[in-house]
Amino acid sequence: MSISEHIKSKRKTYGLTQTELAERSGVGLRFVREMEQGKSTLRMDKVNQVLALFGEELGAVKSEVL
Amino acid sequence: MSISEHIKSKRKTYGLTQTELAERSGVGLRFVREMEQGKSTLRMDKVNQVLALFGEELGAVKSEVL
DNA sequence: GATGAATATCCCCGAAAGGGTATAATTCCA
DNA sequence: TGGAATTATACCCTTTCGGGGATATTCATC
Repeated sequence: MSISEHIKSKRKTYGLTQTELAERSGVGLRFVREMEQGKSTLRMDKVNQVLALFGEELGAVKSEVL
Repeated sequence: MSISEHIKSKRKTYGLTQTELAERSGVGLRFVREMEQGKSTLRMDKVNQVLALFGEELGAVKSEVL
C-alpha cells in the first residue's frame, strides 16, 4: 500500500476529515490533499508530522515488487 | 536507525562514494550530503531515487520508541 | 431534486529546496 | 607526515513546495 493510501486509510479509521487532520498535524489543508492524492515531491518533515499522529514515521522499506 | 544513517550505511556496504551515489541515483551531490547529515526537509521523490538503488523506498513504519 | 459537508482544483506569493561550484575540513594510506 | 581522496561548508541562482483563499465537484442524507 502506498503512503498516500495508507494515510487516507488511517485518517478514516480515526474518523477524521482532511481539515481535521491538517489542523491536528499542523500542516496545510492543501498539503493533506496533495499527499492523499499521491504527490511524490512532498517534503519528508511534513509527511512525518502527519504520520506522527498515528505513531508512525517515514522509513526505508523493501520495494514492492508487483 | 534513521534514514540518513541507513543510507550512509548502505552506501558504504556497496563501496560507493557520495559522488558515485549521486551520479547513479541522479540527484545532486549536495543533496546526498544533506541527506546523510539528517536534514529533515528533504523531498520524498529525491530520497526515493536514492533508495531505489538499494531496492528500497520510503514507507510508513512504527515510530522508534527510545 | 435540494441542502450541506467533504473533497478536489485553481490562483498568487513567500520561503526554502536543490543544483552547481568553489573552498575548507577531514580521513586515510603510503 | 605528506598528499590524494573523500566529505563538509558556503555562496548564488532557479525552481517549486506549501500556505491561504476562492471556486468547482463529488458525496451523503433527507
